[in-house]
Amino acid sequence: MAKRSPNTKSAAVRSRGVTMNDVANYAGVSRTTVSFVLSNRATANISDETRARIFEAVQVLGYRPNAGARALASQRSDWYGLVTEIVTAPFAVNIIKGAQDEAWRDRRFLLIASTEQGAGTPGPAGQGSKGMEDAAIEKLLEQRVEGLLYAATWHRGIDIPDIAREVPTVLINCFDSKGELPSIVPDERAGGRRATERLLAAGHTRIGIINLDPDIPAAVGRLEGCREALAEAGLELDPGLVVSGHATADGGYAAASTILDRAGWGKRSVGGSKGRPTALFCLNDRMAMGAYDAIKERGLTIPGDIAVIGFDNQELIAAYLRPKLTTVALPFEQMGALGVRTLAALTAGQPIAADQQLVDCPLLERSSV
Amino acid sequence: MAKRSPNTKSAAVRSRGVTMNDVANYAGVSRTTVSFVLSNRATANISDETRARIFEAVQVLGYRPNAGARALASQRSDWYGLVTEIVTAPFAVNIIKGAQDEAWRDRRFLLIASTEQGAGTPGPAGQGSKGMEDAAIEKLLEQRVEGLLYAATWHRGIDIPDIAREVPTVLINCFDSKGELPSIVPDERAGGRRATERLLAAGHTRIGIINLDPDIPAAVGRLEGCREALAEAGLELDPGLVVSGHATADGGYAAASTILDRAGWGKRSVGGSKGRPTALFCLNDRMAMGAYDAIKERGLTIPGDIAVIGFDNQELIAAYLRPKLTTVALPFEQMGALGVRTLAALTAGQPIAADQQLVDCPLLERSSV
DNA sequence: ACGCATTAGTAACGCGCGTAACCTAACTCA
DNA sequence: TGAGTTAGGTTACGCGCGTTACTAATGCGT
Repeated sequence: MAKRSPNTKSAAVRSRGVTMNDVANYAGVSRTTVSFVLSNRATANISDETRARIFEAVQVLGYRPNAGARALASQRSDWYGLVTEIVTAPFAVNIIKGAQDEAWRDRRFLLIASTEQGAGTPGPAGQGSKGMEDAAIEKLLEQRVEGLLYAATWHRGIDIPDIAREVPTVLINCFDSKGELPSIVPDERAGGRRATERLLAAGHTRIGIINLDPDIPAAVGRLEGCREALAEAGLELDPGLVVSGHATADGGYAAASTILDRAGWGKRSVGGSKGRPTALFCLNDRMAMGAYDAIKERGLTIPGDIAVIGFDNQELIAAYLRPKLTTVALPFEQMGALGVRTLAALTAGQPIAADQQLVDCPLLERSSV
Repeated sequence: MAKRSPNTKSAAVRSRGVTMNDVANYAGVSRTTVSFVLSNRATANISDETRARIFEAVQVLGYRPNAGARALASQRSDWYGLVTEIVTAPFAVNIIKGAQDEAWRDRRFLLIASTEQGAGTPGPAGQGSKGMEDAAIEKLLEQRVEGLLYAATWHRGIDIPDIAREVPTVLINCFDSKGELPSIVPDERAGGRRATERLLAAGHTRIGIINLDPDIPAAVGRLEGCREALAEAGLELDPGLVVSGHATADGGYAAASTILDRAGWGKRSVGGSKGRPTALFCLNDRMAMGAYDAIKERGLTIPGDIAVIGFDNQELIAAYLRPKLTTVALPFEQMGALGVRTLAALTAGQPIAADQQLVDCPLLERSSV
């Protein structure tokens, strides 16, 4: 690469590295004037003619501002950092999309760093993957991001490294175990209620539930919502119809089999108060995938004999199952966007709506109910 | 926010914004010395004692280098830009992971920008999504990235915007329609061959093929590889066993149904030279998902009656189908890593291996063959 | 004719850092 | 003894830009 001679006055088109000075020379004004024009400064009196000359120079020379220099001089960066484990678990990747779009709209830029352990450098003291996370955040802070977004793949409590607290931070799809940082999470309860209401509206009164690990926030919330909806319809959750399983297709298959094979149910019984359930609420789509197999194997049809409703809207599954799965969507994109808005408020010193903001989970009607 | 008074000599711990100068003052040396020590400059003679004092100051004050200032002064940035549409299509997201890890190992940082159109700003002239892509690249160049990676969700030819050519650029999972830029793509042909060889090794000689849109590079390559493998076994591709379909589960279901219901095949016929195929090579996993349904509906078992092999290794599908799907994996992570290595060579002015580098697609044995 | 505002700019400084050039005291060695 | 070398630093400059002073020319009311 040719070494650039400093102090070169020739305003020639040095295709790489056109600076504001070059623009100023070309337009025959001072660099200050260029700066004023380009940053659209209202209080500076610059004639329209000069302004036009400058824009032309920018165009001709192909000037592109240097973001780093700008940040250095202005002490502001217009960048947010997004740190996440999502990259390995693509399923929540829409958080990134939502955040990017929202940031973009605000003329800001998102620096993304992933926290998972590759075979990367072990770091100065050979730390584990926790050290990797710290390192990622450190890198982001070195870029002088104005705030941090922390996104998780699944809704849970998180221990945020202390360095993240040096700068405004918002958690997305997770919450601070210490309860100090603002967070954005899905409204699991409302989602569970919505799914149940949908089944009730279709006339189902005996609803089997394929539950997740009962301890995680998603399970707690969704089940709670389900119970509420049933209660409003004057029904109660029959514990015999709730089966917990591994959060996989196999787990769903096993759980659905258990429910369907429960003794004492006639093959074609319609949901009386004691019959076989006529609908299955699977607390995630993967388990619904397994449940489909269990149902089909028994010669039953969906939704004719048994309606199925899922949760998560894992597109790759829900939209491709046959019949397509009706499910409640996790609002990843909205959470990402809200995260950015919240962060923007925070960095601007404005108050935020609440410490924990819930985002609605919409129902996606497809063909399984 | 309190305005920082300039020229403050007090080396007090201003928790935010500790500079190299503060470190120098605390350690009682000049800033230059600090710089030399921190950048590990070999030619500078600094005593171990001074060195230790400086490290201690760094520790105590919590100094964190300012990446922007560093880039400004050194005229190098250690950042690569990754522009991609992947964010909406999570399925290829491992490209990002592979690239991040590799960059990290090289002590470099990846700035990621997505090109897809959100409801974001329409831009100065209200362009479409092509303008959005340009804008993303522009943003990256403003950060003075040293090189650009361009990643696609599916293997195809791409028209790269001209601004991307201002800086070394490598394409991942796609190639330059104009044939000018280096690219990294999966070796579809070898993958197709490998899948076919696996089926042949299991004794299958009549193999049904569920094809993609026959024009895309993936279909062309995979089919070519299949043909090669058959030829080596002294077999020929029976055109009657190849059905193209929509690249969805429904498409796979329809195509598989067509093949299985072809007249003249006994229900249990084993693969003679004219019998029903005993194996199905689905050119992607989504179609395999549909094929499963078609097979099961006909009372046939997998892999007992019909073996199925897929392509893509779309985890969410392949690992959760029942039985789990044996498939050929697209080497996203490796492509990402190789992309970074190639870019590193390019920016260092070193020659690169080839204009188009093929990455092997490994076979993942699960339970469907 | 003079003071005063307004218009249209410019000079100069500093952001945090890398780096070439320079400096000084102590140590060698003929 | 004095010239050269080395160890251990420091001074000074500039990267590209935002921003605060300042200036110089013009218009305008009295």
